[in-house]
Amino acid sequence: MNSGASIPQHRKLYEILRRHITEGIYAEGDLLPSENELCRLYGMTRPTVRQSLAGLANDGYIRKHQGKGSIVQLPPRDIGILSVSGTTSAVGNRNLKTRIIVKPVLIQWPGEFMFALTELEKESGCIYMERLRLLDAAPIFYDISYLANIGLPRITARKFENKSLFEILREHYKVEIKGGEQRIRAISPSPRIRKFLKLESGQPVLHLERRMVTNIEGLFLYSSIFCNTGKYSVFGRF
Amino acid sequence: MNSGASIPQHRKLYEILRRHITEGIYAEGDLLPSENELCRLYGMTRPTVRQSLAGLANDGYIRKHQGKGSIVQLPPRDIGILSVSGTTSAVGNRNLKTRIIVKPVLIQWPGEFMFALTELEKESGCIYMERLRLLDAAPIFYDISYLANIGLPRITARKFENKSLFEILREHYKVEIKGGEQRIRAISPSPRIRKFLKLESGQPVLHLERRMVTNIEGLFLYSSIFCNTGKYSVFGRF
DNA sequence: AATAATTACTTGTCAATACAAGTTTTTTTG
DNA sequence: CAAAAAAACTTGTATTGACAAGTAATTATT
Repeated sequence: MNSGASIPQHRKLYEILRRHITEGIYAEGDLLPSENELCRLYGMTRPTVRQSLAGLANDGYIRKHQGKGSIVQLPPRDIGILSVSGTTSAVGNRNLKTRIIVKPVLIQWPGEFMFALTELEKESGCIYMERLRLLDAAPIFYDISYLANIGLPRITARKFENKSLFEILREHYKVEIKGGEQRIRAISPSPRIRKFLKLESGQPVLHLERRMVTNIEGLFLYSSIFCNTGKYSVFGRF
Repeated sequence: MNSGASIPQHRKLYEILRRHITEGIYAEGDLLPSENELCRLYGMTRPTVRQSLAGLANDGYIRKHQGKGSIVQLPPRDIGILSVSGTTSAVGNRNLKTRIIVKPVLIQWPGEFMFALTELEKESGCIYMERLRLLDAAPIFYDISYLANIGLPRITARKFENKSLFEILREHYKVEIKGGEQRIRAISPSPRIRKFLKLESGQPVLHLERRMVTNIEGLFLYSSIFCNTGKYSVFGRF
């Protein structure tokens, strides 16, 4: 007796609460409604509600305390794993804008790719895109993404403006980033990158090459990111 | 009716299976016994068994496939935190040497410290040291470490040559690094750093400011690391 | 013999219930 | 009034039962 679609109830509640947290309806430190209250509110039983909350806790959106409740926690990894921290204050998602430089296109994988590829990936072809990400109208990231064309129908037709690639993948294809690896170095930017990031000559750039593992077997997400760390620094946990 | 201790059953099964995986009783790619078999084997009901498996899946020890089973996966779990990867091949610990520039001394915490300090830390004073780390005789890292003087007797008298600070803390004080956070940026090095890292003029440097959490309540480890990423890049997992 | 349909087995979802174990609030007691 | 005890919350653990959905092996069919 599913109401509408075949999305599990615990998943629906997870999405609802997650949205409420990220949109600020619950502030950091707030107590979520108790499990029994959520049962009444959304017409589920406690195991189902608990499954939703377990997911939220696992993804760092809440902390559970026995006898007390579920405390809201704002995960710092805003832009999936790669978040920015200003020198003075943290930056919300509001001021972050994305400009597409190269729309998603299906190409052949480049020779000499930065990571080793599986046969399946090579055969499937590569979804390629370039994006410039601005914080308060100042360009911060230049992001080149590579993605194997595995189980992602019509992705090149979607609108990416002001939506993170992660969000698109999560909402429409149920792809979750589980982890990954990265190489980091400080470089002198190429003229092209310097132009996009509006850098003065001699200003160094942070370069990240990352490979992200997803919940989908065989699907990885690669990006080469150039980052102006003049005003902001890249923040990460480990 | 707990048999012995107050450790939950699902936790016990988690530990058992986790040990079996890490000890190689199950190899990578193997199928774990089915949930119903585990129920019979360990005298639990399916929700309990599923809770154990959910934990293992969450921690990357297995992958679950509906209709198929739980497939064993060996997590990469590299706690190296800061490892170096050359452009061609990975580098072992053998060629890594450490030179002490400033021996461990007890000082006052600097004003305007890179991270917020607790009152306990401020009161306890700061153990300070500077080290240069060389890979194949080429200087790669310049590491400035800060450490609150909490439960670390006689640490300033110890020999640090060719031993990582982590090793000293682990062996003599049972301090384990549990995780942490870091800020990363690309900078133009100061003359002092440039001299130590033997950099050519104009060559950028990777700067990491990190705060590490330990198993000791209230004890954190801070470092400011300058890194020559000309030949090697910094490698990390997330 | 190759293909299609069936069956058996797997994990996924969900309900209803019970009690244990922490935390907070209220009430009782001195 | 203050402290202790009780009650009323909270989340944690565990059982039992049922059906859905995906996968693999078996059987029947052509």
